[in-house]
This record gives sequence, structure tokens and C-alpha cells, in this order.
Amino acid sequence: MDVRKGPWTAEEDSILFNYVNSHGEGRWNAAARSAGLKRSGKSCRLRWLNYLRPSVKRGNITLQEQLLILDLHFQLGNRWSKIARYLPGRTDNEIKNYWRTRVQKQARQLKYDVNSKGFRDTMRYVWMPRLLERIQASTDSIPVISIAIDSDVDQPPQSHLDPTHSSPSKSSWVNSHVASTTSISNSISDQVQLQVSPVSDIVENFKLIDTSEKDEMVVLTDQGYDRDTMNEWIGWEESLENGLWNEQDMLFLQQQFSAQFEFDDVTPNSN
DNA sequence: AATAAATACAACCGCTCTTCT
DNA sequence: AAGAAGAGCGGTTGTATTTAT
Repeated sequence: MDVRKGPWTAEEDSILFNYVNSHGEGRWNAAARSAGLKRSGKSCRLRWLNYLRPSVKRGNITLQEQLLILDLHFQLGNRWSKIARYLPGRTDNEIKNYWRTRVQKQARQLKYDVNSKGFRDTMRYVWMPRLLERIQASTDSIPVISIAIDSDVDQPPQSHLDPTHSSPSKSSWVNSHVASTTSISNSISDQVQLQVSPVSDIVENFKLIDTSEKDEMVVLTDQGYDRDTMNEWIGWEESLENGLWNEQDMLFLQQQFSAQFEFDDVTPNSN
């Protein structure tokens, strides 16, 4: 049995597309056989689900979608298919690829381990707010956009995601998800709520710098930060009272980081 | 201009869990 | 009840395209 592998041709695509259209999804081995495709059923299923299916969305991942992916990954980890359920038209494969190519790349450039606390904090307190800013800038009809980062991120994701269990106090991100997935990309009337968690993990992260120990400086330079930047941070950090982070502080933090981030411009896809 | 290196995305693989017969 | 087929998942690889040298 010669079973074809590798990229699908336009001809194979049209055969599979027509077959599924008239016979429906499922029973992929049989489908492959009776459609006359020299492909495994598994390959046909994947091709349909990830590419041919009319509902799959083509084109760049939007800012809103990026934000959603980051947030959901926080809560769910590498549960790509679960994440994909919140992004209509996007496949688990696509999201996984996005994560690996963009997010992991960013971590590499910052010399972070992608799972490290430092990188997670950077994403959460810098990258995501910055994304939000850009969303706000690009959808100027939305009067207020704000971020919701739950202060209790360590709780199981179900309580965030299962509507039956989400209490009002914990529903901020969920609400933003709903807004994002259902209407932000299409509508201009939705708002996303902002509540930055008052005392963040990142405070502790910066305490490290505050000690001004040489060793720790070296560690941080190893992570990709130059000495001048770190000195600025130290001065800045010392100026902060132990306590709440206000909006200005967050802005400052974002500015410190933002130069290190590149964000892809989302250009309308031509096809 | 040529080619090497990097990137992005599509597709595959091995495995588990579920459903069907 | 059990084995086979189907479906789904996450990780990895292959390849076409883009970018750098």
C-alpha cells in the first residue's frame, strides 16, 4: 500500500473537500478509501480540520487573539485544543505554532526559560498590557479598555472558564474572553475591564535587584539586561513604597521593557 | 546575485481515550 | 467483553518562504 505523505496538492484538497461536503465528517479511513485518496484517514482528518473546513479562519492572528492566547496559556498551559475553543476559527495547531514561534522566540531573546517566573511575569505585566494598549489604539471607538489580571491566578482554571462556577469577582478575564471572542474583533461597543492585581509577584522579583548584590546583577545580565537598565530599575524600585502598584508605576515598567519587545503589526490578509 | 540561515507553518508521529461492532 | 477503528492530543519534524550574509 503506497500511502502518500507530505504536502497536500490542490487536487487532493478538492477531492477531500467535495467528499466531506457530500458525505459529512467522520469515518476517515473509509472516506480516504472511497474518495480514492492515497492518504491515511488520519491525514485526511487533519487536513480537513486544520485547513479545508470552511470555518477555519485564515490570516494573521489578531492582537485580540494574541492577548487571549497569552492569557489562556497562563491558565491552561499547553492545552492547545482547549485554548482553541476560545478562538473561533483557529485550530489548536495554529495556536501551538504561534506559541512556539513567537512566544518562545521572545523568551529566547530575553534569555529566559519560557516557563520561568521571570518570563511569565514579564508577559503578564508587560507584554499583555502592551498588547492591550495596542488594541486600544487600533480600535479607537472603544472608549475604555482595561486589563483584567486575576490576583489569584493559581486557582484551577476551571473556575475561570466554567461559566457555572465563575463568581463575579473572578469573572474579569472570562468576561474579556467572551467579549474578545464574540465581538471585539467585529464590534466596537465592547469593553474589557482592567484590574491590575495590586501586589504582584513581580515585586518580589524586583526585590532581588534591590539588594544590589553583585552576584544578582550578574545573574540579571545573564538574562539579557544591561547594567545601566538595571541601575535604573534599582533606583526606580527603591523609590517605590512597599505596597500597591499604581498605574504610573506600571507604565514606567512597561516603558522599561517595551524596547525589548517587538510586536508584529497586524496587516489585513490579502487573501 | 547567490546561497546560507532563520522563520513560519503544515503535516506527521506516537500515544491515549472513546466509541463502535 | 474485547478488540478494532475513530478521534483527539501534544510534541516534533519537514519544507517552503523569507531574511541575512
